[in-house]
Amino acid sequence: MAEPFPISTGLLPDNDAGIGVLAKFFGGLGDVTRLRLLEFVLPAEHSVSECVAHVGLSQGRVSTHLRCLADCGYVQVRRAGRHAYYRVADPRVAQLVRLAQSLAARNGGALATCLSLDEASAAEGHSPRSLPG
Amino acid sequence: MAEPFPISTGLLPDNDAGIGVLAKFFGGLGDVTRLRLLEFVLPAEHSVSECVAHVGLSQGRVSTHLRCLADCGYVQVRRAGRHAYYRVADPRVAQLVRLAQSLAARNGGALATCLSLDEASAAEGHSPRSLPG
DNA sequence: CTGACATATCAGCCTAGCCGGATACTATGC
DNA sequence: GCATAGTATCCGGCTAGGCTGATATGTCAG
Repeated sequence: MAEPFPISTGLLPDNDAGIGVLAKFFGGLGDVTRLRLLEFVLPAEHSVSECVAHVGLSQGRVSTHLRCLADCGYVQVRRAGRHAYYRVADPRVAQLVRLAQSLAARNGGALATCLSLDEASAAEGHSPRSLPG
Repeated sequence: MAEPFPISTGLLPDNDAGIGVLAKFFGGLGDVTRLRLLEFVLPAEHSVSECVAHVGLSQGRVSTHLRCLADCGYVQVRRAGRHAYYRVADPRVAQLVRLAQSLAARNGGALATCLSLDEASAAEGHSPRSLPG
């Protein structure tokens, strides 16, 4: 098909690597623990131990999650002595999350189960989509 | 926990289920194929077969991805005869993606490897992670 | 120097989710 | 009725990434 204009809407980067990076970026928020950590370090910086106490997971796991958030650019780390203090790096992070919530609020129901489709239709039976025979 | 005010910054839903939904929502965009499909059905609706041709994966897989995007609320489906036409449901979806890109652009480098930490630190040795421009 | 503390990384396990390919369902056309 | 096209779902295989617990690195106190 000869397109008169490039198909791209400019929504995504024009190279595969860039799209992969963007996917990783969204994936960074695709985990309940990381969302909780992000919220925790939004209003004020917190040490790793404080984060561990907040989310209730093992220290090693929390450290890895925080590093992931930092690598994604969601949070910054400030090191002082034995401590590492994490905080949200950019106010637009909160904006991003809020925008997502306003979108997610639109349906919500189906989303809760999204990829667990089997149980979804069986358990809840949300009518409009799937009708089991 | 006797907090004078709730710890919450209002960033996240106040219930676990809501946070899980939000995580799923972000996870919906945490996949290269789904990002490509989303861009594809942004300017105009497209049938499943067209989407298959566009991303080059198996028909079954593409159908599942589209359903995931629909369950997340990113796209709508219009059924006509044997065809199913998908399109982006809400202009804010594009806004969300663009906002994410402007954030991801800040670092990008570390993000590319994010959770593949072993190779990352070995290959690059990226010490100056956070340098706001 | 030694022990305690804070954080980061490693090793092993296990589930979620991606994949192609096969199959089932539905609408159209003959 | 039957055949075919378009879509949705199921099945088995595989990898990414979550988890705990153990260990390594680095910092401060005595």
